[in-house]
Amino acid sequence: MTTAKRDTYTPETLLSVAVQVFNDRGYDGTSMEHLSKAAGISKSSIYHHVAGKEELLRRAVSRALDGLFGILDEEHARGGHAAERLEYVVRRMVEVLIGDLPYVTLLLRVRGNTDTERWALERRRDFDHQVAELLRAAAADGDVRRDVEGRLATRLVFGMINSIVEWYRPDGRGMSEREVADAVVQLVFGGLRKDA
Amino acid sequence: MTTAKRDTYTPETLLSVAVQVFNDRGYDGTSMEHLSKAAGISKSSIYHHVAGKEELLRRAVSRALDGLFGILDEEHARGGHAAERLEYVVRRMVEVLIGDLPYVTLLLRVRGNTDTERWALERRRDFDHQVAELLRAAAADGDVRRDVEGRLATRLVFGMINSIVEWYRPDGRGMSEREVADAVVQLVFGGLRKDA
DNA sequence: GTCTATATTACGATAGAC
DNA sequence: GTCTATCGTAATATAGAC
Repeated sequence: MTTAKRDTYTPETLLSVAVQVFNDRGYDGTSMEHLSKAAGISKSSIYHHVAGKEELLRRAVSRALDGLFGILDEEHARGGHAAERLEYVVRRMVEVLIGDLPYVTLLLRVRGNTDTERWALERRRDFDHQVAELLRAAAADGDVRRDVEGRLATRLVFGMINSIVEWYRPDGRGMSEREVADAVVQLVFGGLRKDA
Repeated sequence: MTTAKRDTYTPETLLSVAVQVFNDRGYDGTSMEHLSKAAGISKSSIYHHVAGKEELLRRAVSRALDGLFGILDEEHARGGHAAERLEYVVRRMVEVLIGDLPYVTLLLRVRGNTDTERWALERRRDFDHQVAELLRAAAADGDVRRDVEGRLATRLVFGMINSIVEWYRPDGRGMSEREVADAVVQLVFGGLRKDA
């Protein structure tokens, strides 16, 4: 056994506090003073755990990116028909979004004012392109409509999925991850219109 | 006739510069120094035209909100079957988003750190609720699927529409407003799946 | 209307005691 | 690991000349 859980901060526990504040106020709208108040320790104590504000951002977006890229390595995302792989990836994106909600939220709001932010934006683009490639393959198979151009469709679908971070809150009796994922898959593939 | 167009700033022309910078760097990430560099005048000259940074924000989001609420007053949004009114509103939202792109972009990124931001968030919620009501009516008419809960569907559809500000750029030979609106209507109502 | 100069406050980060 | 005190910089905004 390790020693009993301590009352003090680690970079990891401090991160979870910081990410909440970043998401509430925006990264640029958050000062070290805000963070210290939220964490209940002084500003200088924060610097004992992390090098500064930007390191907290880097750790947070790294975690989000690892979650997303992890999807593409999963078995169901790598084998089978493109359309099925696409549906699997869409569903898993919703699950990762919700599972790592605060981290992915922060990632999706990054602007590009610092090196860390520009790096995050670049990796996000990589991920987007890989999913766009899946959609292109599904269209080539004739499994998805071709009257909407591929890049455009990808962007709109990503927009729908990513927007979940703007309202989903894991409030006890709220919606489950599964319910949201089902709804997204229904709407993305079937649309609002009633089935014949 | 009025006097010839002058070379100097008005609150309106200054606003168009400021909004661009706000969207590029984020509102909180933009200093008066950034604005003065972008406008080509000194910081203090900016204060001759507007009371401060927050006034620029207020003017910008007001314009965006006026555009959106204007939709709900249009004839086609007020008469006819709910499903048709809903489709009309969805299409017009895309058009207003693109027509007032920088202003709506800024509105959609507001966090709530100042009174102005909290006021903007409140009005946005009002608008969202009115569109959600339309969707509810269309569902009651049996014109849209009922296996996806109304609030959830509204949020996802808004997410898709609003995400347009993250990538649409009116670059000369890019997509037209009409093409984007068509694609959104196709996906929102019909989904990705190929029609039978 | 625009400028330079400056007041004042807030910020990120460090020094050094305990 | 946490604190108080503080440094140096950058922020919003104002004063007053031209």
